[in-house]
Amino acid sequence: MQAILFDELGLPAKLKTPTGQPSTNEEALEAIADDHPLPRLILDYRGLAKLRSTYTDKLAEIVNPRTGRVHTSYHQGAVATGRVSSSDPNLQNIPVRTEEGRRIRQAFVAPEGWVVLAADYSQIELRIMAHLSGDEGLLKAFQEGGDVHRATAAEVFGLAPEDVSANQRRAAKAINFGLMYGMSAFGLARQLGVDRGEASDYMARYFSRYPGVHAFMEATRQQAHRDGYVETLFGRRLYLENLTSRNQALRAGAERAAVNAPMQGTAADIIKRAMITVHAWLGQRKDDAHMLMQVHDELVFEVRAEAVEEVRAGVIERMSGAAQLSVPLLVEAGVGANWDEAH
DNA sequence: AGGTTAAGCGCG
DNA sequence: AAAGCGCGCTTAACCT
Repeated sequence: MQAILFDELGLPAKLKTPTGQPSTNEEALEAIADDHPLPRLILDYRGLAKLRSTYTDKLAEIVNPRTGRVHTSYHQGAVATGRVSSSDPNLQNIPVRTEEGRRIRQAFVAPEGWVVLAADYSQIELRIMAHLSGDEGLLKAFQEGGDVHRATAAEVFGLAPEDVSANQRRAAKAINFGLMYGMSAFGLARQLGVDRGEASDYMARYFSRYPGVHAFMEATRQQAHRDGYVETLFGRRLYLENLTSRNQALRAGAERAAVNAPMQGTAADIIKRAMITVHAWLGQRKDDAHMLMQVHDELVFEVRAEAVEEVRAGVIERMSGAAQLSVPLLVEAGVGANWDEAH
């Protein structure tokens, strides 16, 4: 494919893979999509081929003949941060972001007389960052209950929340997420398509408005170097080997992992606590609801239709109460005939 | 036949 | 020199 795109058609090879080959990934093809009709066709083909090979064809062929369902395996010890993973098949990466993809999700249906209930934590990692950092501005944003990305944009750009543009909100959202991943100004610039100076300016304004977040991140880095590990709110540790590597890239990567792990790991701890109490509660009831899946910040159930409001309320109460943070743990729950409709 | 690596891409 | 965290699956290429 590289030969056709870059040698025969002479399109510019703008990106390279880690091994030095000309990249044909999504970002690389997007960059040359205006120069020739082929890149767009390849992108469309890839998206559809992925859906078909990984989901449409595969899930249909692994339906268990005895139960008529697909059954995943969950793993408690596979993820560094403490999340559970899912395999054979992985039910934690069922498509949701595109309309074609959501048609896969619509195949996850409840039996006659039952409905699908999907309950997910709203912005759980950002709320945990507010709690762990104690930053006044971020705490206030969540305590007031509004749109946190809009609130961030208002702070960073010096506007009233109602005057924030869609693009400014998008930038603020990228900053909020990027920070939790240890992103640099370089990475933010690439993500937003602005120059490095502008991205640096955004980050500087963010940290001046949320100084507690900055202090928390620095403290996390220092603790990681001092102790060789970081930990979640509940004290589960992640040891990081590469913090002392002579290789600068490995060391920087370990620092980013260290910054992220308290948030991702605490979120994993919280949903595990919720799963324990929800499961125990359902076990005390008549058999009208089953917990089916966990997708990092979401739990999926099948529920007898006549019990759905009671179960929804009970699930929300237990998920929200799974930890006492200095901000509310908001849970959003939807109901439908299939998993897509439940969102 | 079965394993490994690289590239790419689905999700939170 | 690299530049955003955490996974699992498919395909192609290559190896034992």
